Parts: sequence; structure tokens; C-alpha cells
Amino acid sequence: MTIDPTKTDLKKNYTSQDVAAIAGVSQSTVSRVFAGNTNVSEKKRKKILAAAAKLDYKPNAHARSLITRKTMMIGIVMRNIRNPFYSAVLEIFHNRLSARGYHLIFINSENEEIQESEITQLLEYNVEGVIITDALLSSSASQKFKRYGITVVLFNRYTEHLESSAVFCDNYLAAKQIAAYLVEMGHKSFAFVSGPSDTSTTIDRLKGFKEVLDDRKIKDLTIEPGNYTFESGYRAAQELMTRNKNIDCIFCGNDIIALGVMDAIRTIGLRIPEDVSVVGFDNIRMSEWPSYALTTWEQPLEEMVDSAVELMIKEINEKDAPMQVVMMKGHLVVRNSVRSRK
Amino acid sequence: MTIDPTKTDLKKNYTSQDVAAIAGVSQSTVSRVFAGNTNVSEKKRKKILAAAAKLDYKPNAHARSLITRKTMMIGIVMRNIRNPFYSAVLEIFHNRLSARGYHLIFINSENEEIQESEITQLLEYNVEGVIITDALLSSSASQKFKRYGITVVLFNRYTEHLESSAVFCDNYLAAKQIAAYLVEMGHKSFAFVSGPSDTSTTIDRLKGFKEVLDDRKIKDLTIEPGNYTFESGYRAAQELMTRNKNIDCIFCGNDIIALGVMDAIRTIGLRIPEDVSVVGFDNIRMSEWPSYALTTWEQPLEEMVDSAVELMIKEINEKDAPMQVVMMKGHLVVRNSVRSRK
DNA sequence: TTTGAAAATGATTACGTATTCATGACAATA
DNA sequence: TATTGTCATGAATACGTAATCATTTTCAAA
Repeated sequence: MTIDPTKTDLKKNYTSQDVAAIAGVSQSTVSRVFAGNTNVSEKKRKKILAAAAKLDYKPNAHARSLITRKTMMIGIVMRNIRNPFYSAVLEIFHNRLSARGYHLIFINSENEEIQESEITQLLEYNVEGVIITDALLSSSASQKFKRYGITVVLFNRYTEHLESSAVFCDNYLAAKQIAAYLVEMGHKSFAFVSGPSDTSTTIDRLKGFKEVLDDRKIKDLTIEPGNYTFESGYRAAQELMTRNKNIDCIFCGNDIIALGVMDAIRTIGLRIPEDVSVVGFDNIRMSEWPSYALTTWEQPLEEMVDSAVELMIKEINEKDAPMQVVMMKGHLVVRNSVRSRK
Repeated sequence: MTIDPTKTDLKKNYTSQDVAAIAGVSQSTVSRVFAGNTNVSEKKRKKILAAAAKLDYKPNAHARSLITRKTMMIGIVMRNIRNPFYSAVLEIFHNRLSARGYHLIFINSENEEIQESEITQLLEYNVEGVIITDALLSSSASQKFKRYGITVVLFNRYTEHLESSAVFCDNYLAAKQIAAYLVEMGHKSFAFVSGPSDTSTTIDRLKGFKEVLDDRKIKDLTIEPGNYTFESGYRAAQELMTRNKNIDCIFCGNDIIALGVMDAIRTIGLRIPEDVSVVGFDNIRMSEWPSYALTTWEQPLEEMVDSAVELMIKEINEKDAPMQVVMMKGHLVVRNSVRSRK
């Protein structure tokens, strides 16, 4: 077999040693140019950069992190990346963190066991911090990370004992305002299609919603379990509407459920909002599509991410920084899925 | 300030040396237990595992990768993670690769410059391979990676000179079949809402579509540019339908465009499929939602990812493995957005 | 010209692991 | 018994960098 000179052959990975040799300086000086960039004469710097370019030299991040103890890597743990809300979350986190030089190790899984083992591996990579958006994992995982002194920020949820910093929307208050709004609009028979019952978001949203109805002595509330997917919303609405034909409004645990609910209602032959009002939660992009025009609660996503990033970076840099819990408000976005029944 | 014993203090990161000291063995033996797992007596293994558990020891992946020259990290470069098609792509890639022990470094950006600089950083992390699903970056980025001997697999696109392995759907053939189908159904006036005109997917889909119409001497084809978003589909359809009221079918560059097209058409007051037929491409989950019931082309996503993963791992392990281009078929999924006009 | 502080540089070491090499223990074989 | 061969083990080394420390150079002020 002959060597084909036209084929770009696989180059050795050159090191700062190699560069130093060519530039006629010590490895130390090469390192200074690529890392601190301090105290190097212009003359040598040029020589070094020329030599580096010649060899296509690039520093080795692993060797570097070994000694600096900074990996510039952050883990992000998700469930349901297919939910558009989380796609957006991922995108924004990536924007913000990459702008600050961090890299994202992405973890997503339906399967809890796989996730646990992956988290262990994440530890071995010495990520500097972890963002957790997964309800089912928050508690055990965050403890595991804390044991190794790794910063954890929970996003869109919190744990009961507040062991980690967390950023989320005030779901309780939001649900109260939504309930009040629906009552004002003259609705009489309420339904709530929930997410998984063990998540803080579901608990708080239900609590707020229920509280307002209780205050007003309204008993007519049906709760239907869902799991934050279109299909679960679709099934829930089918179930609800066949069982109780009086329901005139449905509050949904999130937007994607709401879309499923709307499609189910329409399939049955009822109209939105003429026959039934629907309210969602999240304000994902699809909720403003003309086919749905969903009235929903907007979470201040960008601000929430910004806040989470600030918290994270602060805690990374000052290991004894206090844990913080940030709760944001958001607001109702009125479109065309709710109608006054007075 | 006194030390609070209830507070779990930040532990030092223990090393294999520390474990060795406690277990009364050499560092080498500890390493053998956690890496190769070979040739260690049961007695010492137990001692070592006990010591490791006591210290919460975990190996350091960076130190390890420095010497093994395996990082077990793979980069995935995307644009538009908000497009549900790519959310799904990301999810499936993560499933498959994490099952094989790889970790995913996620890169997504609207901004090309940021992406370029991130790619440079990716190199410094010595990812073993990179999956590129970004049309605008494929060529320059893949060359950059190849220069360092890093495996590149393009997904859902290919470069003209076929410098990298690639997996994609036979867009040309698919578009031909879609065109033939629409012609068979008796349509007379055609429109195509494209993606960005410099992407291989757009080019091939348009080519196939046009070719069939040309063959049948059909001249009535309007091409409207889009960019693979809902909004661009919406605008395109508004434009199309006001300019040319005869159009009786629209082939869309992807599903998300098609959904926008459908909503625009309905907003105008026309019905689908009674007045206008619409066909999409990708078969994302939303296309089967009752509100849309979109007839579309299904890309065999799981198989495509499987294939890409196989290619990647093969090329990683055998550096001189031949480059490969895999083209898959897919099939038409008929729902309720196309109607016979005979 | 001398002095002295600041800047530039290189030798050396540490980061935490896997691997290589040499040695010793021990069982199996002739 | 002598001889192989296998297994278990530890000492030493390499991976590629940043940081520390000591030394040399530079250059302006006296």
C-alpha cells in the first residue's frame, strides 16, 4: 500500500512541547501564551504563534483541567426534550452558558436507571455544575452531586427541603390568578388536567387553583391525571367530556396537555371557546398558532434561565456562596380559548 | 465562625492514591480494579472497593482520558433545536450513544460565529467524533475536524464533495413520489414552499418534485422560499394564496412549514383538503394531531440514527475505516390533508 | 556607570490516572 | 525435583498542561 499524498493524513496531536521546540522557547512560555497570556515578549509570542499555526497546535483541555481544576463543563439533565418547553429551555441555557465559555453535557432519558448511571459518569467528568430540570431525579441526584461539592441548580422545580438552589415560577400564585380569571368570566364547572402528581409544579398549580375555588365555595371541580404530554391531554379530555357534559372550562397543567385537550374537544364536536374554555401553562410557541390561540400563563423563560445561570456561576466561583431560591412571576397571556359565560 | 457538623462539608476529591493507602495496596492495583478489572485477587478487590466506598472515591475521567486517549465524548452540532424534528433527533442520538457509554456535548446556535468558536473549543476537548446536523456549517466544520483526525458524520445532509460520512433520506426520490402522488390525485396547480436554498435537503426535494412535473408537462409550479419554520410557512402560504388563487396543492419543505401553511390557509377561510391539499416532510409527532392530520413523508428516524451511530463508532475504532454515505428511503404517510380532485 | 525594580524566561513539579516492566508466588507439568 | 507458565503485585513512567520558583534580562533612574 502506497501513501497517497493527496489524502490529508492524520496528524499527530502536537503538544506545547513540540511548539516550544520549533519556536526555540520553553514549554512554560508556550503555556503562558495560550493560557494566561501574561508576561511574554512580543517577539517570542509571535514566534510561538507561528510555530503553533504551523503544527495546527491546540491545547488539550483535559490536561489543562487536571491542573487548573476547572473543566468549564456543565451538565444539564432533562426529561422529555420533546416537550417544546424544554427544547426552548435547552436552547436558552446553551446560549447563555456558551457565551460564558461553558460547555453543556446533555442528558435526557425516559428511563430512570440509565439516568442514574449517567449521572455517576457525569461526576467522573468533574462537571462544575449541574442543571436539573427533571422532577423525578431532583432529590436523589442533587444530594449525590452535593456530596462531591458540585453546584446544583434546579430549574422549574424545587425539592421539599430546599437542599439546592432553585429557580422556578410561582406556580401557586399563577394558578390562583388563572382560577380567579376563569371565575370572573362566569365559569361554573371546572376541570384540571394535571401533570404527574409527585412534581412540585403539579402540586402547586393544583393547590392554587383549588384554593380559589374553595374560597368562592365552588365544589364543581374534576381532576384528571395527565403526564405533560399531548396524548395524555387528549385522553383526559375525552374522559372528562364524556363523563361530565357540564364542564365549561379546563385548566391544563401545561400547554402541550392543553393542545391535546383542545383537539379532543373538537373531535367530539364541541367548540373552543364557545362550548368549553381551555387554559394552558408555559406559553410555548405553538400556543399562539392560529389553530389553537391558547390562553395561557407565560413563564418568563429567559429571565428564569438568566437567573439560574447567575446563581450557578456564583456558586461555582464562591464555593461557600449561600444557596438561593428564586421565584418568578410570569403573567397571563389572553388569546382566544376562553370566553365569558355571563 | 464555628464548624457546623450537621452540614455536609465539601470533601476533598480523593484519588486512587488515597484509596490505595487505606486498602494497603499500590495505586496500580486500585487502577486495575476500576479500569481493566483484570488480574486482581478477590481479597484485595474487596478491600479496595471498601476503601473506595468509604472515601466516596470516583475515578477522574480527564486524567484517564489523558492516558487512554479515549474521552468517550461526542459532539453534536445543531441548529434549530426548537424544530421538533431535531428535538427527536437529539433524543434518539442521546439514547443510542449513552447506551454505549458516550457522552454528548451539545452545541446549538443561530449565530454562525459563535458556533465556529465553539467548534474550536470542541476540538480542545478531544471529542472522539462529531455529529453535524447543521447545513450551514457542514463543509467548513467537517474539514476542520478531519484535519485533527476526528470522525465526522453528517446527519440529514451531505457535502458536495463527500468528504465525510453521511446519513440521510433519499430526498430526491421522496419528492418524486410525492409529486407523482399529487399528480395522480388530480391536482393541477402546484406550489413548493422550500427551506433555505443552499441546503442539500431543499435542493434535492425541489429537484425531484420538479422533475416529475416536467415529465408530465406540468408548468404550473410556484416556488416560495421559506426557512423551515412555522412562521415562514405561514407567510409563504399567505403570499401564495393571495397571488394565485388557483393553487390546489402545496408541497412543503418540512412539516413545521406545512403546519404554518395550513394555519394560514384556514385563516384565509379556505379548507384543507377540500380547497387545497398540503403535504409535509419528516412526519414529526405534531403532524398526526387531529387539528392537522398532515399527509407527509416519514423519514426512518430511528434507523437513520442507528446507522449514523454505527458509522461513527466504526470510524472511531478503526481510523482507516472507509468513509460511507448511507441513503435511506422512508415512505409516504397518508392522513387527511390531501384530497382527490378528479 | 551603577543600581534596582520589573519583566521575561526556563527548570521543575503536580494534576490523577493507565500502562509497562520486573519480580515474586504459586500451581501444573514433565 | 526441576521446569515451565500463569497470575498477582508494585515501582516507575507517561499523558499534556499550568503553576511555582529561581534566575536572567531589560531598562529607566540616579
